[in-house]
Amino acid sequence: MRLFDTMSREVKDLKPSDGKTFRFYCCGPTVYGPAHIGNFRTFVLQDVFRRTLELSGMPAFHVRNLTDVDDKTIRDARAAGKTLKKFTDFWRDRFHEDCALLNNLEPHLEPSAVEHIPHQIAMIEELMEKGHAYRSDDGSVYYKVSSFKGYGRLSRLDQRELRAGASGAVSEDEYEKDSVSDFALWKARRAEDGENYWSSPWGEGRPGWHLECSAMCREYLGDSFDLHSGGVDLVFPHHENEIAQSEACTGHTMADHWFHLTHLLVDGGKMSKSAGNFYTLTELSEAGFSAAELRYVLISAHYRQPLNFVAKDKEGEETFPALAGAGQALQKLAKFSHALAQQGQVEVSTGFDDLKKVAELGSFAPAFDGLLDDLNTPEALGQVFTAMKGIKPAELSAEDARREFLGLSVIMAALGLQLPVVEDEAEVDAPAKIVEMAQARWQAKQDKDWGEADRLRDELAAAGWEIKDTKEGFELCPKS
RNA sequence: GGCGAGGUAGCCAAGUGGUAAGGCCGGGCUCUGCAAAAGCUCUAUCGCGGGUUCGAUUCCCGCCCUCGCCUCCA
Repeated sequence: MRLFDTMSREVKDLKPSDGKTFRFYCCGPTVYGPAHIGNFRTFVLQDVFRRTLELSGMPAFHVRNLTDVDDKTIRDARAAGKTLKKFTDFWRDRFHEDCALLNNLEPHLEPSAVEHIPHQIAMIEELMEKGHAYRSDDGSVYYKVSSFKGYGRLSRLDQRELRAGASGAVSEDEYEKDSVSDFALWKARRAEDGENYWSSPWGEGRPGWHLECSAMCREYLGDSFDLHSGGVDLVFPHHENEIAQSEACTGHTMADHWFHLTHLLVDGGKMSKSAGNFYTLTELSEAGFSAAELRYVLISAHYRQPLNFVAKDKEGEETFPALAGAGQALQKLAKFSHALAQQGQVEVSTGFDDLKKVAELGSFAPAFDGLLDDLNTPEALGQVFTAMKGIKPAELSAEDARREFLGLSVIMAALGLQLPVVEDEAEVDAPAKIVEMAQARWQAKQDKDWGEADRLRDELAAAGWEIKDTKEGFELCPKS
């Protein structure tokens, strides 16, 4: 598999450094509220990445952290009158639920920052010993950026001119630092932290944000691992700082590959609560859309391309045309897959691990190739539909149908798309009363009593059932 | 201001130095009492202006516009 690397700015081949398992780390969520669809663009594409890797035959080890201690978690937990743990556990569970709905595989390991404070303290001590960190008067510890010669390689800092405070978020502990670019490894306890502090050789306080990832990466992936990932916004300063911390400690290259995901735009702009375009999975669900539909939309653009999520239609109504369209596309895929399964007499659906063994992708090989080439999900989707145009399920031999079914199944598994269930006509279990009405309508139709037939059809529609006539009879479907 | 990513049909979005995948929407056709479903099918010269080239949407230059980052936002 090939993937763009932020550090070298090249598409590079991915190879596990230990020759066996591809080990990678993804910066996870800060659990202080519901994750929004922009967050999920990142997590979904990281998931597609992992799925593709594994389906291509490369075992993977996926670590994704939880940030459960920082300014926001502490602030909001206190505002909610809850302990930090209770507060972050709640939002962690909620995050897990959303991930499950979106069909994300669980990471192999999900370490939390709070559970690794000793590791972080040990790392700070090591950095101080090596002259990369210093304690300020208030008991905080800062990383001395000027002590690390490689600082800024990832974000090309040498080519940039930083505007101090351009983000409007200059911290108040500015004056404690030797240099504006130095960042906190340990933050001395303050009144607004409440009970959320830990003791350390430098006094009570809590770890800085960047440190948790360095400490957990080292603990679970070692001094050097294969790939590190996150949203583009993390390139600077988060990942830059992680590199400084980790490499100053270990003397090794932290990660061989940096995988960053471009942000989602909503109706052409950044998502924000004030703009009213801040959507969560729950909100979309309440509007009648499924997580699978959202997932389809999220993978419909290349991960290095901005993706514009259309929520409002031309009239400015919040109708989510993109999701509605995704629903149609998924239906199309589902029906096609179902037709192949029937033609191939495939009994049970195939699980992810079984699909890893599928070697022959048939007509769907080009789609998988798209994924292998820099995770080109839109190309893959395009190739899927193109392949579908060339296949008439009913004309295939059972063997061919089975092969194409497995090929399509592998692509769907790589994309993580769960197709809606296609009902067999015979299996629809409508209430007796509904069936009766439908039969009455069919009789009226046979009698060419169009008025009565249409009346009954309207009645059925009002009851939530749709009639589809075929040559021999009719089908009843629950109205979607 | 610095750095970065982009501008491809009504919308979303691939791709390519030789006249542009796919999805949604919309139109047409088949089927049909009508409709739905299904099947078939139609719909772009790639922001603007130069340049290089036999030929550019694809390379180069300039311009316009959008978006992102610039110290704890995926």
